[in-house]
Amino acid sequence: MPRAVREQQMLDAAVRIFGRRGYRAASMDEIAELAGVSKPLVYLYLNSKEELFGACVRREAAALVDAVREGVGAASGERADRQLWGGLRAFFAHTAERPDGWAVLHGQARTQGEPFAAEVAAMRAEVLAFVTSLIVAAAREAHGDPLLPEREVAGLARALVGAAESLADWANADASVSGKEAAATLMRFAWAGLGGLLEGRGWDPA
Amino acid sequence: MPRAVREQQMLDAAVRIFGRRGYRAASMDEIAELAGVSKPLVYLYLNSKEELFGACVRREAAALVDAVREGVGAASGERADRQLWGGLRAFFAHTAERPDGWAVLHGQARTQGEPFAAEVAAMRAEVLAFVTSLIVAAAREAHGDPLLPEREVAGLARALVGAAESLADWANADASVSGKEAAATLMRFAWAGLGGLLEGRGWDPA
Amino acid sequence: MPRAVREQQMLDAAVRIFGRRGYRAASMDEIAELAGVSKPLVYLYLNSKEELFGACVRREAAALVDAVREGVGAASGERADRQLWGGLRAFFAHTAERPDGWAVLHGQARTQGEPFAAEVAAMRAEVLAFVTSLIVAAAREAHGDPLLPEREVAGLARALVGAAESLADWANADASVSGKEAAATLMRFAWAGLGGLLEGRGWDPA
Amino acid sequence: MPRAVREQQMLDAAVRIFGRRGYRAASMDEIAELAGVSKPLVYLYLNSKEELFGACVRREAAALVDAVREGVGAASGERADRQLWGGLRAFFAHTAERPDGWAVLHGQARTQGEPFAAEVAAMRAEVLAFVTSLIVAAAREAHGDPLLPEREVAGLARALVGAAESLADWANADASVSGKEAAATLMRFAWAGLGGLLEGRGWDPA
DNA sequence: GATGAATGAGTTTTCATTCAT
DNA sequence: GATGAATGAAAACTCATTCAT
Repeated sequence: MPRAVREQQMLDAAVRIFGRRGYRAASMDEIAELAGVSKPLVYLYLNSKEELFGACVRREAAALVDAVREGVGAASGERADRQLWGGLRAFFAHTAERPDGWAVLHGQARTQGEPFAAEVAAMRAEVLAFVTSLIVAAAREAHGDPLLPEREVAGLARALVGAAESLADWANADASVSGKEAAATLMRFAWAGLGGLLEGRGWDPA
Repeated sequence: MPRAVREQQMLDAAVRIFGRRGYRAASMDEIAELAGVSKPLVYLYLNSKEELFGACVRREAAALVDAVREGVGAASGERADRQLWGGLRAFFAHTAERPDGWAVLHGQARTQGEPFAAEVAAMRAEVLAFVTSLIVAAAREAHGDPLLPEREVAGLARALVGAAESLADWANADASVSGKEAAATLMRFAWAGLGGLLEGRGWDPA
Repeated sequence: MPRAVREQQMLDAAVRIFGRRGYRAASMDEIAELAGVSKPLVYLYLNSKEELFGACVRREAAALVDAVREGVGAASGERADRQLWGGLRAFFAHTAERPDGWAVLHGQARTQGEPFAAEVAAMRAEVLAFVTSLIVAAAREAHGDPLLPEREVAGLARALVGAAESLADWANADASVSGKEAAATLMRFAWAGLGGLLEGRGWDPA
Repeated sequence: MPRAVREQQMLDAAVRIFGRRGYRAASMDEIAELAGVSKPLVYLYLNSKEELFGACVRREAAALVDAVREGVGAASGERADRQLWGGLRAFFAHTAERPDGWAVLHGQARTQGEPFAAEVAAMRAEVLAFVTSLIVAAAREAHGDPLLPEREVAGLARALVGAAESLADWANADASVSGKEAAATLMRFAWAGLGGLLEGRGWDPA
């Protein structure tokens, strides 16, 4: 069996085990067994547990970013809200379809020290860039001019992405919640909030 | 030295090590050393690594819920937005003050299998209950009548809490972001969003 | 059983295994078993295979140097030839009594890379210093004045020590050769050679 | 490329790796890579690591013995001292020219258990035979009659060879010491010693 | 003649956990 | 109440060796 194929099988197995057991609790023995190969072959192809995990993280991060990019892109040319909606739907669909991959990214990589946390941060930065540009675009479409300071937009994007991540966990854990419903709830809320802020209906602690 | 005090010292040490290394990577040796006691004593008082971790999770969860409850309670009698604001501020202040405890709850316990995930879910449920009741109260104050279906309120609360958690990580990781600023951004956004939804300015995919 | 005693047992076992199998071929399992303890205890006390080997080398080197020093010292006050003879006899007696220790020093440590080779080199330097000073003393006693250039003395000392090491291997391998006989042969030869050189009866390639 | 050539390349690579890393630490992977062939080919030609090492030892031992034989032979017909000098020079020149081969013979094979130690012993026996016969010849030339008992001659030869081996290591390790200088120092010393013994100027413990 | 693909067996090392005192 | 001494079990990783092509 050619190397490239075997490698993907190993990554599949590794994502599943890492996602379910966690990085430290996952054993190379179990991964090799699930992949249907011997341990030395895993080491021959992927060098070490750390590199194997890194390869998983990179693959899953790229897949997720691609999915979101495609979701947004499918509505390119339409208004910002449709593009955001496309991205959200794609995000929830992807995390629902690959729960182990999502667990690796969101549940494991973030907490396993620098090389991996950085990789996840880079992925999140890509998504944040999408969201940020869509917020700015929405503001332009609504008022022709961004009224929100850049720093606040960054915070909003972060909040939106955080909410989405949390809802993805929710939808993955609770079978009665569909990705579509989660996306709709979040979109309605977010769009209302954005609109309100742009029209000056924010809240003031005083 | 009385047992209760020793136990708290052990928990302090354990939270610090668990929070920084992760559950699996943390070693009982290191925890005992940091606590300044011998390993057998840790076992005498806390029985096993699993129980020790459970005790950490329970203590930190209770402390966080207490902090939020107090933050909300300090504005009891005032309007729902002030109470939500009080809870948010307390949440961000607490996570900033006890980053290791927050790492144990948010970064570790959630991904370490049933007994702990359940404990964290219970804690989050308490916080969600607060938030849900405040959203309902806000709706009453605004229209005398909750216009939002229960299911949507649950989703909104979840989104709000998820956003808060994500912003807490952000504020912990990026020193230039204060808890207060994160809280204010989120509050402005959330309140505008809630108000918009209540007034029927939501977004519709069609 | 107190730690210090256990440690010596472990070193005894390790010297035996390292000496017979070689550094790489020796297994920590076998060492622990011969020492009558579990492997983790070996690691608890001696940290790693490398450190364990280092401890063996240091112990055996010190023992050998001490033996030679004592052999030389027992004839202190007497003439240089008696002192050299004392050192040689002690050297052969020691290597015959502790063949595994000698194998560790001469057969293994020298070829196992820097930290160990350096340790053996230091030991040999001590012995070389003895021999060198005895050669110089002999020259003084014979002629009141060292006629041999320093560089040649260094080479002679080296040759003498090398011959002794080789004869020690020989005596260890061939039971019919006693340490005393080896020492006597070498001493007769060396003393005749030294005397000849000092009296100008050396050999010239031309 | 013909088999014989390929085989020599493999042996070249193996001698280099074995000499530098040691028998156990050397890996067949590294040897195959350095030889520029695939591992199965190494096995096809040389069967196993053990046989490969054996082939290295035999080749290097033969080369060394040949070199010494040639060195001695170049002075055949001359007096014994010239022949010994020729052998010594050749020995030091050869070990300096092929340090890895010398390391395999002197540093590794001797300590790797029976098959190899025996091979090295056989090589040394050949060299010892040269030296022994030269000592006897020298005695004849000087007195017409060997005054030294056979057993002592064996010891002397051994000491001489041991000294030479040790000086070869020295010259290999310390660049400021040339093979020629080492050979001269040893030759002067040895010849003076031999002459002294033959003339009854030995040393007596009493 | 030559190799890419693959593995069984063994290595060093770590860790949660328990006694005897 | 507290600890020094000790270990069973398992982890990551390596290596000599073999097939199918």
